[in-house]
Amino acid sequence: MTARARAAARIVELLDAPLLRALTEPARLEVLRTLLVGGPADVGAIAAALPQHRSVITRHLQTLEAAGVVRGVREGRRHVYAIDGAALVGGLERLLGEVRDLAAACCPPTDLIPAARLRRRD
Amino acid sequence: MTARARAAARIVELLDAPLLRALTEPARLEVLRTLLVGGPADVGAIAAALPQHRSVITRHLQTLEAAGVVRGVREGRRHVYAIDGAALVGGLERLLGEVRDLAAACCPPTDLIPAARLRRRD
DNA sequence: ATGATGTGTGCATGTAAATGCACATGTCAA
DNA sequence: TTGACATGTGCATTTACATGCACACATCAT
Repeated sequence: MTARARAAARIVELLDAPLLRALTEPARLEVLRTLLVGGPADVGAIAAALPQHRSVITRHLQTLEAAGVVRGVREGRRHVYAIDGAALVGGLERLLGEVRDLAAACCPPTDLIPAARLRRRD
Repeated sequence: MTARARAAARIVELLDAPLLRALTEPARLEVLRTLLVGGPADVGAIAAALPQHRSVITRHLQTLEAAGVVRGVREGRRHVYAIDGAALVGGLERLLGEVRDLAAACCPPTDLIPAARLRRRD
């Protein structure tokens, strides 16, 4: 029971990670797509391909970097960002692995509804 | 090149799926946690365990059901929801699998920065 | 029939995040 | 030095979404 609650809390903690939050934003996904298609690029080049302002692209890149999806390097006066493909796939793999184990240990794989045993508020 | 653009668009399309968007919301994760700990329950029971209003819980459960994470069944006048653990893990696995394949085919696994070949806006 | 209970929806409000502008900082070329 | 260029940050605005209330609808009991 307590073990079950701890497993559930751990799952929620995993899903609340900055990785998923960074990926669930249309503009940030467009930034990611731009980097996927064109390869490493600086802030100005990415902003030139997207409707948002340069400062907005800067902040999105910071968010993506904090999530470990991209990696930025100062190159003179430019800031060149590149996708960290291994970190992206690796992060998702680690997330999935733990969620899978915890889900198996937490909720019985048979999640069929008994049609009885309903809980009510006290 | 065009194949690369298509692969990138596919990745973005996958990440923009309602599954991740449904999971990146603290209140919805609490709903999920409540179901994980207590098992199948109706809207009133879930709402009794959380600070939000019943109508809010209703909408969150609709979102989670649309994402395929939970499954709801009318049981008389109650609406009983249960976690679809297989769908949750399976959804994440399919997502990861496609992202991994596409990332391998799209961006060369060597994502090192050439320190040259910078793109500029025209 | 009546009333009580459980749920979902319309609508207005609150809130957190994205957006854009202006300015400051740092870098390269003269 | 000066000026042009690239980036990042403070601040106000916009926007998307969560939240809560009121009401309507359905179901069960009497």
